[in-house]
Amino acid sequence: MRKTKVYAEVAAQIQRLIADGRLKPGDKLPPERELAEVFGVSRTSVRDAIRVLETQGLVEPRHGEGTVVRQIPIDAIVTPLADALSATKDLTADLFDMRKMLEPPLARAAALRATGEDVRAMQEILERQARRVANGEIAIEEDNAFHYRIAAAAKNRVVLRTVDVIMDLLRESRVRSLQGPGRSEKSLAGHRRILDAIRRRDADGAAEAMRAHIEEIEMSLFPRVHDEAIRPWS
Amino acid sequence: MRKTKVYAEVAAQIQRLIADGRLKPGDKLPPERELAEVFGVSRTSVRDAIRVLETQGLVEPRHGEGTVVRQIPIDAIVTPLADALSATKDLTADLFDMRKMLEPPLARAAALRATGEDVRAMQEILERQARRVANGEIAIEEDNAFHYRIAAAAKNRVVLRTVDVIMDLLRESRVRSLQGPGRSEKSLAGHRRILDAIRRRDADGAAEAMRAHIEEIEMSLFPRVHDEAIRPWS
DNA sequence: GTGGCCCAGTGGTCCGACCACTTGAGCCCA
DNA sequence: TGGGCTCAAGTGGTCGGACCACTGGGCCAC
Repeated sequence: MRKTKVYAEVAAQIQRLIADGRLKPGDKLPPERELAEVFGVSRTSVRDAIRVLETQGLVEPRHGEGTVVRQIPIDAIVTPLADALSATKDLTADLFDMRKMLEPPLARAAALRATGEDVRAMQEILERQARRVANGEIAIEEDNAFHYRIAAAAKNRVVLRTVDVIMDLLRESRVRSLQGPGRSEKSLAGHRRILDAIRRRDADGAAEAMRAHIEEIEMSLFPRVHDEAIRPWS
Repeated sequence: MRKTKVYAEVAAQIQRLIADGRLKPGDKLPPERELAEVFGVSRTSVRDAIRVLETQGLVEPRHGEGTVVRQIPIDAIVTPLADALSATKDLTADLFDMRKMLEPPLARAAALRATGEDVRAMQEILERQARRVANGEIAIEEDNAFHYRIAAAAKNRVVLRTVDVIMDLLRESRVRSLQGPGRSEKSLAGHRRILDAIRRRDADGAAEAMRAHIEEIEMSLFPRVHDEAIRPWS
């Protein structure tokens, strides 16, 4: 039975103060030296605790000012997630499947919730993609931006961030899926079908177009998948 | 333009060693005192760097042994995500929607992939749930265990962990959904329909039973939702 | 051959010192 | 009186040393 480390306990207590709403975004923590007194530990342990909270994205130490409670912790947490998962090379299939679970319903939600500005932005992304594809480029940034914009149009913050992380983690496979004759053109065509459905507010059509688009990617990446018929998201 | 902190640079370099495969899961980092020499910094800065990496889940310091590169980073990373999300109080609806995106396809996958042992385990959970419901309890643990077992039967590690986090974050609302006359009985009935479909290997039936089950929960939590007709996951 | 003790090496914690940065107050000059 | 500059106080960042708690291996005694 392992004893809880001092710094872990201090970090947990500060985290509770944040979770309880007693420390709000923008609030300044007491100085390290004062926290050391309050908790009855050394400044080293307080620093360790702050490093934990900083890495979690809950606080931001500012040199000369103090340590501030962070405004929006989701972004800062998901970055370490991406870093850690990129150190693990064998999760591509799992991540791809998760993408298949999330993106069709996201397209459906986007069809229902997208603003005019969302639709215009998507259109501009596809025009940019078309120009670059015509120049023989794979236009991965536009591919990324289009999927991200759909997720944003669905107006679900947690899923948006999750999809963002997954897309980044799958970057290598996504680049691969766009390489080869006609693949970028197919991607652009798939994107256009999705945008058309969203523009028409056709939720089912958008979900189906997204599902087909992702399946097309899958066939280029994992050519034997359809033979096996064990992919239940289809 | 802010200078990079020493500990951040040290953490980044160690992280690169892990991402490059030069440090593998199970490998031991050099001792803190040696790392301090190698990097030409103080041991304090090395400790700070290790705290960052530890919080990211990339390494695990073991007192008396050394600091080991972690085997499977998913768990350690998803935990900080849960912590950060629990510090943010207004994401219940988003998380619930994400649950609705993930769980029907998970039930579908479970219908195709569940082993005999999975099915037996689900059956035992439901029997336990039935006994407790008959005693007037809400049986939240069995509710949790059943959903978890379905996610596990789908054989996708990333999604399993993600669902685990989401269910924990939604614990309060899930307790609420089981409180009140007949709600635990309805939950049990819903679970039985899902298990029946899984047992028959009926993927569509399992997904539909799960969707209906979650919708029932939704109606008990957010009674006006169906009036609004803006929930696109249905 | 087994168990216990000791030692070396590790991380964990404490302490003090000093450095780099930020902010606010006070003073001086126009 | 207002603006600019300087200095001091307070903050986080880094360093170094000391000591404590834990782990594992080796050696010795029974």
